[in-house]
Amino acid sequence: MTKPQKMAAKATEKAAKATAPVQNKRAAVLSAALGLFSRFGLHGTSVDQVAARAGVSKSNLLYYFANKEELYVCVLRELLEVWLAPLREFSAEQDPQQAIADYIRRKLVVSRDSPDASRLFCLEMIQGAPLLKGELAGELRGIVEHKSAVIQGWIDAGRLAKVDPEHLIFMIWATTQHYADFAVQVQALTGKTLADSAFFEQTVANVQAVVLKGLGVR
Amino acid sequence: MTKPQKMAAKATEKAAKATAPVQNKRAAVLSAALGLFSRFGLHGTSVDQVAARAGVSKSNLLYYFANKEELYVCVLRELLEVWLAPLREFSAEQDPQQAIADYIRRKLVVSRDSPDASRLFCLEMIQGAPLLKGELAGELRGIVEHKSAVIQGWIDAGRLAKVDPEHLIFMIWATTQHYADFAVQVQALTGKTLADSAFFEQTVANVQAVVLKGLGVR
DNA sequence: TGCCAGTTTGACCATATGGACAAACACGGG
DNA sequence: CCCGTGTTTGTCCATATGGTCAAACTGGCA
Repeated sequence: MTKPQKMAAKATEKAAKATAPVQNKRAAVLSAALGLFSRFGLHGTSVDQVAARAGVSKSNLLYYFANKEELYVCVLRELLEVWLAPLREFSAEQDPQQAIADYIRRKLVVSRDSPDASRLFCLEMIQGAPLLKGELAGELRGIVEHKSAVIQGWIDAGRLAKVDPEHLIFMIWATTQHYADFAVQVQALTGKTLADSAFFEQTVANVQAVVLKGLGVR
Repeated sequence: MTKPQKMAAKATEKAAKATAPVQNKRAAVLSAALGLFSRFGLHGTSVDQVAARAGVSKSNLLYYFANKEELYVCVLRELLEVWLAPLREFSAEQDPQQAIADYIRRKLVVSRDSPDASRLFCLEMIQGAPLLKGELAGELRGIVEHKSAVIQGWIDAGRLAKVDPEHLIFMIWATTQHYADFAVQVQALTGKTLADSAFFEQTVANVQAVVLKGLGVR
């Protein structure tokens, strides 16, 4: 039995075991796919394009990923981790103001360093997240509920103004991802990108300032 | 000479002159197209689907719109107006706090009533706005600069905290559109939609509260 | 009634693309 | 050296889809 069948059967355990070169190739394909999918979407990207960008033949690509959708799902899975990481680090032990300030910065770092991931995530949401709905209702929801409880605790303790924790989280997500998802617009209007370190710091400062002041008690 | 040529030649002057039934058909097609494009993108939507949803034959649709991309561009043009309207109303004569509060509400109304427009706009931005770049650098930029100046005036007059006006505008855009573009996520996490009027009001209140407090002068 | 611009339709075509497949290749262990 | 697992490639095909085209139809008007 050749490997394709195995992989097709269990795409999830993709990285289970494999030689280094094979892993590299998979990674190259996934990276190329992320870049293209995030700009043109699943339907706007052809397997040929991904293969060309990854430096492999289409046939070869289809040896590693049973079909285009499986590739897409694999990309989404990786992406979700990147997207979730900053939230996981959101700590209840910190000072509220500091925790939120750090979270904002971390999200903006992701927007700066992984804009493709942010954009593809956004694309998927817009389309109704057919492939991520499960994760949304499950894992993400759990984490959000947990972090919301932490925030609510801070509010009850009088350390933050009274705001709905979930709306606060949405607000932070929205404001930080905006600089990745709407980068073109930001650039058209300001001439700057997060890649510009001065602009990056200015952005961090502004978002932190408004949100923190907006949450400050009195 | 039949009409297709005229229209193909000057898609812009589309609505110039035409009988009522013709206009209705165009509108039906545009509406159907918005619904589909906003969910599946240009490439993820077939002309057949749009035609079916609009209740016309594909051939007939292609009589009104020379090709798929022209249809797409027409949809985008309409959309831009919807998207821009709230900003146009942003008034310098009002009290700063009131002006911003109103603007937030108006944007959230758009997110609630025209989520398709918001989503397609977002889709287009993500893809680099190949067809809107012109408008971005031109008209939108002009309006934003003007409104930014107004906000800066308020700040200089000590009526608002010191924030970069452009970042403030981005923040309002991001937070309000999030409820349209990420509606699936919002629903997965809260179980609510802006269509729920209680949730809508709660959202308006939360966003206004944080932003206004964040901008308040001490 | 008969003409004609404007409208509608169905048949048809060219192309792009996902993906199946079998043949060829690499290479480590026996 | 040779065999077999795992890998790579080129060829081929079915289908979907954007778009063309000529024929048919409609409704107002002379």
